[in-house]
Amino acid sequence: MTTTDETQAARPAGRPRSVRAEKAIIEATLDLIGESTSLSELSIEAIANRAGVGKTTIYRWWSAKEDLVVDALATLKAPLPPLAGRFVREDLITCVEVFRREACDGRARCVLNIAMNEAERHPRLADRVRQAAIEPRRAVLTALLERGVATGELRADLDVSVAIAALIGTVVWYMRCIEQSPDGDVPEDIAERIVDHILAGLASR
Amino acid sequence: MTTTDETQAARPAGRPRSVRAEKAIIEATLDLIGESTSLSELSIEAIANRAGVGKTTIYRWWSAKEDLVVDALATLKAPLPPLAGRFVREDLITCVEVFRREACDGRARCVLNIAMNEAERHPRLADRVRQAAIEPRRAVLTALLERGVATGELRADLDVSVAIAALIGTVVWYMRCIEQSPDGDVPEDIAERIVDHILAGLASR
DNA sequence: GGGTTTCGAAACTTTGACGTATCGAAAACG
DNA sequence: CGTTTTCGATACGTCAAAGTTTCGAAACCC
Repeated sequence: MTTTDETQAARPAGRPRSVRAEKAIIEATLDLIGESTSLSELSIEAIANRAGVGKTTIYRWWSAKEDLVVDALATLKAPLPPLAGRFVREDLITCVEVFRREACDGRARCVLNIAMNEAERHPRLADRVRQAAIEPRRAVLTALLERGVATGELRADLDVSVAIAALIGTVVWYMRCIEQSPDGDVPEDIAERIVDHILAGLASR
Repeated sequence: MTTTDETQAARPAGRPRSVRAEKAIIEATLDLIGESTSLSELSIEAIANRAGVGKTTIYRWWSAKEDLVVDALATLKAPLPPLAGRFVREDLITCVEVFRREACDGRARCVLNIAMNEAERHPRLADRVRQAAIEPRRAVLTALLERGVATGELRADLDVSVAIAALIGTVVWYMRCIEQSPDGDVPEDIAERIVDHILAGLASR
């Protein structure tokens, strides 16, 4: 952060910080978070080993484990793609498809796991994750749903909170169940099917 | 188990096993599981302390931590209440209300957390939890949904897997989001509202 | 080449939980 | 009362990981 973007200003003399090592550390941290369920079972030595780096190098730049995790997660904030569909339904399918892909990727999933499981253990960390990764998406979904209400595509008495929970919760739960059952194959068009079930409802017309 | 239900048969002489201690150990185990995210951070010493019990007493009766966890979780398998509603909608509300209540209780939530998070780390344990707590409910929900299809209350082309994910996932996700937002109050009739949104769908008719 | 800083590797101390052993007290029996 | 077994408490050695320190090599500047 201080070494890369400066071409001439105040190089402090001495061997510069290794960008390769820093990247490797962040990558290893993300990998290992994705493979674990809590931060307590994430060991600095494991990170150092996977990154091919001395422990010293990690402790030199991050005083606490939590700081390292914060920096690592900060590189993950993948925003939702632009939603420029003609109908709300198309944009919802786009979103659900993103959620589906992320539910498969342990690395992306860990963002949520941390924000939810370690909420009261690391409030600072959870807050930061929430504001960086959760809130923007909630805002996008809220705007999208309200657009649908405005155009008449969605029912006028829509409960936005319930609707968001239905969209995200359904795909998350579906993927969770699938990945544990022995015959775990996901239909290709699962995002579309989920959205259509949520939009049209389970009841007969 | 051997001491309580026998009035006269083969008391082995000596001080009998303390029922109070066993119950306290199980209770403390459940409490601590509910407060933790993985089994590895569940320490025997913490259980002994919370239960007001010597470590010896735990090691005497459970050789491995996993055995203790299995016994503790075995006391939690609360089955779904009987579903005798006139309409499928009523029974769905009953189920969702159960899920909602359990989503508030860390102790009940830990059953799912273990089954999901520690699936490949403790396959034996995860299987046991799944067959004791997850599968029966899935079967009940499947039967309920198929009943709805048969009566015409639900659409004929219902995707049961998606429907189950929508019912459970929505309430789980909703409660998760609520409990983390600062103004976390749940509407009294949330189960009914969720079921009605899921049944009728988000789209306008 | 000299000065400075970081690098990776290894040794070290500390911490916390594990699992075992020991001890006196307590609770049942005859 | 004596025997037997469990109780809770405590102490012990083991072990894994934390976090610190040391060391020689490497990478930059002048």
